[in-house]
Amino acid sequence: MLSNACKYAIRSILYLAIHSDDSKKIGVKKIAEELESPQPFLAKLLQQLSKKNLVSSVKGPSGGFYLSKSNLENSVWNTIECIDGTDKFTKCFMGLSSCGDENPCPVHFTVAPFKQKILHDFKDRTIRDFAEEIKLKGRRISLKDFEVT
Amino acid sequence: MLSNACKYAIRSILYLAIHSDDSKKIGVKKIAEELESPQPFLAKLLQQLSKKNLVSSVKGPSGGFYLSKSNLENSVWNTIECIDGTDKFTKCFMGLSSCGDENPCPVHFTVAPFKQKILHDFKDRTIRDFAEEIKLKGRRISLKDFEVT
DNA sequence: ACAAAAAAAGACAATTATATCTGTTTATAT
DNA sequence: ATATAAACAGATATAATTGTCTTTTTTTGT
Ligand code: FES
Ligand code: FES
Repeated sequence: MLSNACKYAIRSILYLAIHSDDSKKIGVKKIAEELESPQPFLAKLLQQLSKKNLVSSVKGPSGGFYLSKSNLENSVWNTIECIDGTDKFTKCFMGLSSCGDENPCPVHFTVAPFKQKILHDFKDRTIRDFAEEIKLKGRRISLKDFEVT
Repeated sequence: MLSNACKYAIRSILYLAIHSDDSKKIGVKKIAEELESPQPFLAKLLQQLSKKNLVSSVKGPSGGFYLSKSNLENSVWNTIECIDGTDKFTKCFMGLSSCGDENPCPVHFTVAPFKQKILHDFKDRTIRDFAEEIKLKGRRISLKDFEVT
């Protein structure tokens, strides 16, 4: 559903939400290893995210990426907007121009409620919320199922 | 969500379900015009569908594509399998290897119910079912909102 | 001040998805 | 029988996505 790029981005942010803060920055190399994602590609993505203030970074030795307090208040929707754009979720599933209850396509009513639900969750829950749940209930964000300390 | 290819394919099949039968075949040109989709690309797709017996065709003058009785008993799931493959629907939304309630990713529980519902609709409802609904309730399958006679 | 470490920036390469073009085969209508 | 209309098949073209490589800039620790 999402592009690889977007999946990497979201997982990185959640990873940072759990493992970093302004006194503990993490480099691309480490992040890429933990998430088992291509390092230079991830670097690009983090730079895009950084431009939109979805992640924070400092250069130089002992620098790296982290999430500031304000970064934690963003939604995953913001990330999707930043990397993929949100057409997939707002436009018609069958590729017709508009999507609405008035002029529905054949699959509209099987897909629409769902879209609503996803949109809601992705827009209303903050990264902080997701991080809490991950810590509390132990969700996976990497293939290696690393510990959530 | 679906590729363009798959969207064109599904819409073509639904179009044929409504407008064709074994005594009334329709050529690619006509279909492409009605659906406003790229003609040669659609031709390729119809050939793929034809190989898997999802559409029927005859060559030569006054030939074209149509849906046989048995074609009408297929599901849209069959079409998705044929064109895109079904990974998008069965695999993890975040790109992790497996998807299940035991080792869920952070978005699993917002996405999973939806997946179920869609899967169900796409697998259990036949093309004939969809065609009925389109005729009865007037769903759009083209941008031009063509009449459903 | 200086060296090293890390992000940032930009050019490049490979793969896949999308789309087109050309020619061949087959069935139909005359 | 023959011309024609259509599907069928295969090669090619374009664009987007995914991924890599190299260089530059900034920051920190010594
Ligand atoms: S009109 Fe197609 S999904 Fe809403
Ligand atoms: S585990 Fe990710 S969607 Fe199910």
